[in-house]
Amino acid sequence: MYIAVLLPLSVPQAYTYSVPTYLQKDIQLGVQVEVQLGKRKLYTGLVVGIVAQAPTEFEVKDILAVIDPSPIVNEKQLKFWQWIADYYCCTQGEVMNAALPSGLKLTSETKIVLRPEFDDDFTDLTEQEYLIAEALTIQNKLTVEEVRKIVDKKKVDRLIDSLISKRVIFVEEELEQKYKVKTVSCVRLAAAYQDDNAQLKTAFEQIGRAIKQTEALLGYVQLSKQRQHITKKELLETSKTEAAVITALVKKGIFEIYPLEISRLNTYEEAVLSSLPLSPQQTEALQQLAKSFETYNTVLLHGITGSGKTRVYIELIEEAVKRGEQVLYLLPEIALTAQIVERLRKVFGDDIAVYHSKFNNNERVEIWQTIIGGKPIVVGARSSIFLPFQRLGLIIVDEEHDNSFKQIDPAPRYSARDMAVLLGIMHGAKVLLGTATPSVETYQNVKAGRYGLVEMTERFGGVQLPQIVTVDLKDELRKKKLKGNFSETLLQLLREALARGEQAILFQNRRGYAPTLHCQTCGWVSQCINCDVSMTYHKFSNAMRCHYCGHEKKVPSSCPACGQHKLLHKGMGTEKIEDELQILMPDAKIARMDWDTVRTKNGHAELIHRFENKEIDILVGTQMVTKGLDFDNVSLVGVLSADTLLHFPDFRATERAFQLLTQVSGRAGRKQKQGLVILQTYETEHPVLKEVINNDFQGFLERELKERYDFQYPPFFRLIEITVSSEEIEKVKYGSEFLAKRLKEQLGERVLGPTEPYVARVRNQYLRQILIKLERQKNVIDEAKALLLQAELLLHQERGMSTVRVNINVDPY
DNA sequence: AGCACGCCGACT
DNA sequence: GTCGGCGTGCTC
Repeated sequence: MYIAVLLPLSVPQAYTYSVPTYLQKDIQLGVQVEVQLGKRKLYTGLVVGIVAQAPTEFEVKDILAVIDPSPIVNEKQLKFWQWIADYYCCTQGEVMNAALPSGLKLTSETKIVLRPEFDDDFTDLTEQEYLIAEALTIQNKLTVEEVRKIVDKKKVDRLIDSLISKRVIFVEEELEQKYKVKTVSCVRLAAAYQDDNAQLKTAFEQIGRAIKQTEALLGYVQLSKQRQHITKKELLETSKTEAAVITALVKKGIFEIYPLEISRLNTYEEAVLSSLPLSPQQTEALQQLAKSFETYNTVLLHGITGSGKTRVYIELIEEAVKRGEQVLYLLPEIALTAQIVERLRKVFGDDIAVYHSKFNNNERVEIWQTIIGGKPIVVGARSSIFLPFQRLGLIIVDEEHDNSFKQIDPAPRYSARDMAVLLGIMHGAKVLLGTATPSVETYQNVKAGRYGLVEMTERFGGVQLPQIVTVDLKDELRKKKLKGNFSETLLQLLREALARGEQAILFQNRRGYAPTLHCQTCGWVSQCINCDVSMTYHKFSNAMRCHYCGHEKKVPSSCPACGQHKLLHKGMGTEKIEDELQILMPDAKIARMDWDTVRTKNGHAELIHRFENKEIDILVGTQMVTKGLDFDNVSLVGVLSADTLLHFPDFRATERAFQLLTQVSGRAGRKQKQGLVILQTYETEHPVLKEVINNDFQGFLERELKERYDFQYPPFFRLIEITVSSEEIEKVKYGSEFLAKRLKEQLGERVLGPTEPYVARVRNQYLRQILIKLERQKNVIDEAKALLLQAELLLHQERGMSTVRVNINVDPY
């Protein structure tokens, strides 16, 4: 029997292994097996096919073991992975890597061990060999990494080989069990006392006058009436004794301690609430959705901010669960949307599993298993599309427009929103894309008749949309009314809002204090040593930090170039806004929400709680404040500079600006009262600002679509972006030109570049980009992809080019 | 992705 | 001559 085994590597295909007879009964698609690859390395891979006959071109190895005879991946998933690999030009192994929680992808680690018969005779060892042998007498196993550290060398294979041949050490290869079952210590009566009360009585007699022990036993008897398993902790609490007492009882042979396997997943203990009644608009939307789903597999729910889309989702989820279907609810960056998860938990309690990158390996493995077990609802970030669903009936993609659904690095560079649509088709599940600001490509799919459309145009409870006003910074500057980055208008309104006991949100799309530090005398600018960008000044940590590679250095006190002390901060980030505002409004309670303040596990949730409890008056933040926040008491939203959003060097800049500004505006005035939004700008006449102010989505869309059409951009054309990178600039130049030339031979004008990207060097790698614009025809696209992969192959065969990296990004949204 | 092999320059 | 670094190609 021969099987195709998929390994979590970026090799182009699955490998063929043979199955010894005694393991054959356990083999089926999706089963995890242990195999050897190369000389010694062990991996766990997945059975993805049964091979009809023995291959002849290469030797075949036996699989070593079947990890678990029940599959951890189903056939639909394997098809899904294959499709993603083809579409995004990556290997199935790379998809597998993204799909499986790392606790399910095991690789072995080589360990070196001292031979037991080695008799401490160090005489014919070299100095380095001696160091290793000595280390092994102290620690009995060493990893290769540890060996490297001890001798401080990059390559230690020859050293290890030599030690093996001198019969000092041998190597050991073992699969590391990454996933560990969590257990708690439980207490029960030893076998001799378990059966009846008479036995229990002898137990008490045996204890005699030891009061503490009697109490412990009594506590046990009491607890055992309530539950099957009694943890040591519970027993200590109820009987108010110490661990030593229990240990004594174990020694007497009355108690025994045993481990009980438990789940790491939190159970929801609060009462499950029934949901609020539906508004007429929500009822109407549900009816329309049901109707639309009769015709379309995918439907866009375009509901303005505050229209109550979540309540509609809840209704749909309930219906699907009642039908016995599984539901996937996708959210962008789930860690930032704790509010929604909390709300869903209140309705569905433990029927929900939450899945995202903040969970550790063990937790993710357990969630994976609960989905196989049929858990009805999953709320998760983009990687949850890979969970082992059996009978998916509904997929909701909330905040459909959000670009964090697209994974950029590493491969697979997939869009979870687009793949959710595909997943829906594969399962025969309905897909709902919900948002207040639909992406241009999704709306075009509606217009082209591929998706259905349902709209919600009123806010829940009759609340009005906020009034949006621009403040002309040019004008304020001329009249000298500008205080730092604050216009007098905005300051005045902030004061008034706070005086009324209301809260405000300020949006500035840049973190840190100032994006550059430069010398007034010689023009020197703080540059990152690894990247072609200026380093951002962070006042809070008093350091310069590169936002591309994370490199940090101290803030120079004088100019490193000319020695003068006239260093100036240029530009503004959230820290500076917070700082300036605190000076302008000393009594206000101000907090900041950006990556630097929500880094810790619960940082975000804590900040939200403080804001909810009105411990904060003004929240200053980056894009984060535009996402899923829902506060009743916010009456004012301020955008410090709308201009930076509008002038991004990207064809999606205006779309993103429209979405961000509309979303952040939506945070204002959600109950009783109309909110107010202030947009500070130097360009009051910019069409996008007008469209945001007038809530004119259709106007924005028409203008944007025309531009996209004229300049051959999505959704009318498909893009493939190729990034060539290397530490050596000559190789990058040669490589990118080689690829572009080959592509142009076949695709002509559709190939643009190579060009230097906006940041031309990141993490010491020089970058060049090639862009391919393709008509939306399957054969054209497939041909281009095949050509591209061919060209990449040819490039890597060229002398010196094998180390040049080529990243392919299909649909680089 | 890891690992071995072999080429090549540097140093004994 | 030998050691160590690095590019190249293979892994069922």
